[in-house]
Amino acid sequence: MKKSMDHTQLLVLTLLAAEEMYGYQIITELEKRSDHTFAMKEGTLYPVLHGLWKDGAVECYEKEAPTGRMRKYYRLTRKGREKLKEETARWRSYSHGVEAVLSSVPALG
Amino acid sequence: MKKSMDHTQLLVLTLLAAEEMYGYQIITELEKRSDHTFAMKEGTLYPVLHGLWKDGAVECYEKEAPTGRMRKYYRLTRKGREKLKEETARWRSYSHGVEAVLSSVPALG
DNA sequence: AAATAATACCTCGAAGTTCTATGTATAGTA
DNA sequence: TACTATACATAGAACTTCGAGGTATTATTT
Repeated sequence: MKKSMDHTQLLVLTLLAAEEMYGYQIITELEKRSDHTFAMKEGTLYPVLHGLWKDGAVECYEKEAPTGRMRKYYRLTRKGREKLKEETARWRSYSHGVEAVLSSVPALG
Repeated sequence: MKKSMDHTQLLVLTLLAAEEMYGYQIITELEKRSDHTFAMKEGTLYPVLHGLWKDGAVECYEKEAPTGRMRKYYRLTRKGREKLKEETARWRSYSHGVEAVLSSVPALG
């Protein structure tokens, strides 16, 4: 049993695998793509993003939005892509484990 | 984003839905039925079990094992069965959310 | 017979996560 | 003008899980 699922990292890395994004966008995209299952808080995302940057999993640059506001875009590095593979495997394993336990109890249909 | 997955509760409740069990047995059964994905620690299980008991989700009684040792058996209550339904739904929702995000990125195959 | 492993219960403190609350600031809308 | 949305950030609280340790009995191995 891992100390935590830490699937926040998985979700963020997954989004960034498709295209570079800025923090606020990650939150809104995540809500959209998860069928409104996830409402990640800013207090959760930003520290995670900074942690991924420290680990070298993402790189960051600032760009001015068409609106005139500054945004910090994050882009996956090679290391980040490796981390994504690992995290995906970890999710598959965990999910499979839970499903195995659930299906081992016939009473639940 | 819920504060934690807390799927430990789901797993324990699921096992107890099939038959009453004692703590040590829950740990070994969990490892078996999850294809060795989960190795729940005693420091995790016992507090969770006591919490479920406090919440009225399980009841507990002592019985002597054929070996002569005492065991504390836990059994689901009606409240526990309701909690199990809720936790199962929460897992389905969470799992579905993650899969939706993963499958929204074609690059991952 | 003695040592070790397995069974069976338990608790405490550390580590890790996520949230709540709060802060700053700009742009758009009612 | 006030409110909402956008966009960044951090600090502290709450919660989960683990690691490490403790106690004790039974079974197995040396």
